[in-house]
Amino acid sequence: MFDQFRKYLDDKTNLSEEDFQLIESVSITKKLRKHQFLLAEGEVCSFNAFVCEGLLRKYSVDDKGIDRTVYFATENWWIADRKSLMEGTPSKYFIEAVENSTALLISKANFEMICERIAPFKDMVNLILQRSLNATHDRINNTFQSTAEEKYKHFLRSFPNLANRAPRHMVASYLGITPETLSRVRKDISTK
Amino acid sequence: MFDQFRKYLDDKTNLSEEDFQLIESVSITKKLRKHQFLLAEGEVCSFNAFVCEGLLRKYSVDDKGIDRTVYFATENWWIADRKSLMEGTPSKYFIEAVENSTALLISKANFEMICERIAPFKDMVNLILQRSLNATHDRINNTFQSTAEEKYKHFLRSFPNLANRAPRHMVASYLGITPETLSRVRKDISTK
DNA sequence: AAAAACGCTTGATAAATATCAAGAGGATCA
DNA sequence: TGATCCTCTTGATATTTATCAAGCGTTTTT
Repeated sequence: MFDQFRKYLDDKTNLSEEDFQLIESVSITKKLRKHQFLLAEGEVCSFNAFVCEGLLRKYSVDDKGIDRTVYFATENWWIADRKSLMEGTPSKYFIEAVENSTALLISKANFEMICERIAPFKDMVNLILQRSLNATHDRINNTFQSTAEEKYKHFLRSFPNLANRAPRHMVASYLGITPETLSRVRKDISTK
Repeated sequence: MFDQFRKYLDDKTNLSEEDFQLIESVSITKKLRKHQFLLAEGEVCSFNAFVCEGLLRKYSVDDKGIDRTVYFATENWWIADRKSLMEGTPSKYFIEAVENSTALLISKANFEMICERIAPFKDMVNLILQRSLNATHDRINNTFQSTAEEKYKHFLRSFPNLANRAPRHMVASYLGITPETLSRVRKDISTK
């Protein structure tokens, strides 16, 4: 399972054999069955997770009991509740396996230790943060004042492989529209 | 003008006198009149800007010529087009002074140099990045599937001092609603 | 000081989306 | 295998929001 992570790291940065061994020594393999939670609301998030296979999603539940999907993570993506992790506060989010999945978990303390000891790793992490911020701004920019159809098209462009893996109602909640509206949008697009 | 930045840095991190002098030596004071652009669409963003006083906003213009405000920055906030800065690509955004403002500009090369030479500065930058990402996720979480009224209330909570400084149409475009709807929402709220 | 431009509000109407309700097809489970 | 649960779709209606249009102060310009 670590092989995949190693390949990822090899691609993104330049580490020594020693570095890899250190990272492997603190990476915990976690298998998740569909519907299983990696994090539940109210818990303090204590890890960063790297997704090796499968699909996870992060969502909150509002006053009316409605899901709000904030994020999807597939192979080679990171997932965590950074705010809870940074501040040690209870999370407002659930992180749930949408498919049977495998992730590598690195605890907060170990993650910081690695960043401290392996400068290129730290740089990589910060680069990912920047990219993530850019992507999030892009998402806001492309969906805030758009119609349901435009939002969905942008989603398809951004995550072409996700549209068929994630259930519609999750995609709908990611886009901030109802499943019914998404269904109609899909119909409209297909009949053009 | 650098005093304010110095105070900010003193608050956020721990720098030596030498560090301050290095940072000051690469900080360029820029005065902006209301409506003046700090960055225009199509230009490559070449700096990070720290706002000393005034109010700036970052926005794009869509196909139909409609503004999409992505970000406001007041005193002690940073602003730039990170994507353009990182990748050296033409920006899709305008950065404009909403009020007469003063900012400190640090060029890309100098910013990287500072990060390289002053480790605590680099750490501070990365912490800000993380916070920024958290805030952006929070924004998505609180406005994507909300009504106009909920969006505006969340805005008031997040930026209590901005609601009266920024023109309504900019706030509206930040929230992804029309100025008319914002006007009605404000009326509804005030008559309760 | 008058004219023009701008920002905001309000009203009437149109369009988009949500809500409520029902049903069809597949997967899952006993 | 049949029953149940999920997921998705579709229809009818209600609600929200956008659009179009007009008017009123304020600020800016000349």
